[in-house]
Amino acid sequence: MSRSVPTIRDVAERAGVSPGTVSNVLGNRKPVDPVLAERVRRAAAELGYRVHRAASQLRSGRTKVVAVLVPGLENPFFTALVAALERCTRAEGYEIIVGSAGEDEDVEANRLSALLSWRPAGVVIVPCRDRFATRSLLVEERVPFVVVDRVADDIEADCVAIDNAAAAGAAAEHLIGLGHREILVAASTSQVANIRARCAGIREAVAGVPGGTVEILELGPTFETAAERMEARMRAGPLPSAAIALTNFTTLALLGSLTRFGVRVPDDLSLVGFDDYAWMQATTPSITAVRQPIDRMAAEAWRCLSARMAGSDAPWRRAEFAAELEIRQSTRPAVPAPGTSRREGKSEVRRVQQGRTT
Amino acid sequence: MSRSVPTIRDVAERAGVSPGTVSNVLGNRKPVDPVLAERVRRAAAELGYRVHRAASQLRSGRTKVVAVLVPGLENPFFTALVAALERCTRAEGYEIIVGSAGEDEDVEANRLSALLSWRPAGVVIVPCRDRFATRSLLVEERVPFVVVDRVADDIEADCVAIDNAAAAGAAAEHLIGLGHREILVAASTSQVANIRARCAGIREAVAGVPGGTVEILELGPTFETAAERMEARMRAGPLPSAAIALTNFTTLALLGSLTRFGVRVPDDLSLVGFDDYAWMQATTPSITAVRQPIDRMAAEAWRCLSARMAGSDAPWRRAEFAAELEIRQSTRPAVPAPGTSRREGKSEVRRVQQGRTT
DNA sequence: TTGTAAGCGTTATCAC
DNA sequence: GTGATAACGCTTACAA
Repeated sequence: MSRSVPTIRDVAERAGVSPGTVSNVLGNRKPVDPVLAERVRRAAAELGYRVHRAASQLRSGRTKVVAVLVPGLENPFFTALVAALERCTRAEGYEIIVGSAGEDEDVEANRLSALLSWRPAGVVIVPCRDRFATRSLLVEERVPFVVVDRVADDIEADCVAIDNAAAAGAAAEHLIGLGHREILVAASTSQVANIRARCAGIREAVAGVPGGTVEILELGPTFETAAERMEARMRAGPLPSAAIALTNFTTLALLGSLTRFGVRVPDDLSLVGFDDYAWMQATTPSITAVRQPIDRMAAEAWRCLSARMAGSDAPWRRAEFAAELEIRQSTRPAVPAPGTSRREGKSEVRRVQQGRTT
Repeated sequence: MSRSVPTIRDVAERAGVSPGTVSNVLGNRKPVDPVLAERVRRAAAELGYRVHRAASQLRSGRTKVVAVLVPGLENPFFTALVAALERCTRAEGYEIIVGSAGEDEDVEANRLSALLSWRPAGVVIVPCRDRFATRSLLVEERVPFVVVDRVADDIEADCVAIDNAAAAGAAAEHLIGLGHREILVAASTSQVANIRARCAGIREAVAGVPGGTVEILELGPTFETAAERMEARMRAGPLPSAAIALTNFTTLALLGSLTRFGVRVPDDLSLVGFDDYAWMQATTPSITAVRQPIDRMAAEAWRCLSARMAGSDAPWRRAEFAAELEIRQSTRPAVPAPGTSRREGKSEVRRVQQGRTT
């Protein structure tokens, strides 16, 4: 029948020492007599003492917390990023607090404000829009931060992303190499720089190809808009022989619409997806996809942030990783060469570009 | 060039009032002269003042934070749950802090301890094992908590889950109705009560069926073990005509192994998956699956927790929801009746059982 | 209605 | 190496 949550004074009393000594032992801040230290630890364990983070933070001004703000926890890319960041930060004794902005800039500002009231040591943000107004909040608060994934070209911040143009370009080159000439691109929106960069990469890859065309379709923010627009497109006329989806969301929307319209993959249309998830390997056909190295991106974001938290005032860094094209069964030659087996495209990994850091 | 983060005293000074008044205005606790209130709000806005949560919590003893601890953020079921909980709590001004236990009981204890050091107002936990040792931590801390998904039969806590036996039973009945007699069950592990209940539900459904058999395969914790064991099984002898996977993870593992071995779904084998995700609708064939009503489960968990946080000492509640069987193309009749179209199983929703609360 | 002051649990400073 | 003591920013009696 212990009364209430034990404080450091309870522990001190039980161990017969002062609160300061308990603090020194438990936070191993100063050397303490081993005998006393042991008594303190025993007392703490017996009482089930646990430091009161709020009090600790208030007094010390320091806190091992980083805030992570993403556009939406419904998107597996972001949850994977959060999970990866959690592993990085935990390894160094940091906690994360997560906010989800619902892909809405106003909500983003609210959430960020709420997260900042924790006075986190740093912030990792994937903004809803790459020119994000919330940046000013971060700057005013003087809190170190890193921008991931949706980074504008000239943003004044440490950034981590993939080389979007190269990643999407490699997908296009893969299709071109298979003999495809006309490519349909399923984009979410061109409001975001990374999507624009992916489009540009595809255009560039197709540019030199005789008869090469790129048709970009903006599918909008929801599955409903996506299905509607995709299916309107399908009713409007015949599809080209190949398509690239630029996000995991558009990959699903595109695949779903094709399925509903009876367009067979890869027989009628070769498909490259974006973001590589487990289901893409398990289905028939398995899906050729561009994979972002999420773990390495998270690690780099954490590295950047750690440096800033340690006081670095180096110029902004921009880390750009290479994505990998995972070639599977959803892409095949446009015009099967005679004698070519239908078992094209067994799994193989191809480096798009070496990772580099500017 | 503001110096540092503004405190309530800075706001008070600027507005020409006392800190207490600022607190009363910003937390609208006590009625304040509208003129002063306006001055305060303006001053706060101009300074970019934001309450210091740690200080506020320390003084008031209250904090609008709930901790959520799940076995792993890599699992989409848990991330969906977290996202749903985030929506519930935010609607009432609560923040969530999330912990991920890596499906390891020791990590779970560590993470929980770390989360508790924030002194959250409540905890939502999906334990790694349903007889979870960490329960005692929660009890000692006297913090209200709710257990979700992995609930043992006799756990002393508020619980939220689906009716596992009925959900899996309905999947089995669906297959039986299609003429299947022998059912392969892809389980993760039988260490957890909800999986055992799902197995029991299937056994019960098959029990009265002449020639009905149930073969349960434990696929283990990782994709590697799952692929290995599943493929060993496939080499050992012919598969039955139908299979049920009991988790989203085993659904993928099963599907992947079938694909690699050239077993066609649904032609060679009818498949029911567990947990319904977007990709299951988009693939060919689309996957018949048991869907857990995650949003409603989250809402119920939050309702329970709110009541406890408000001081309720009612007996433990156990909420059990009905899952839905989403029938799609991955299941088809065992022996196609003559004249039956191959376009069996267009999407349709079937209620397994009305939700009930004990 | 507003101001004043105490104190939440911890850590840091400073004597001892 | 250890103990007293003050202070972090806020909320809340209580006094005015």
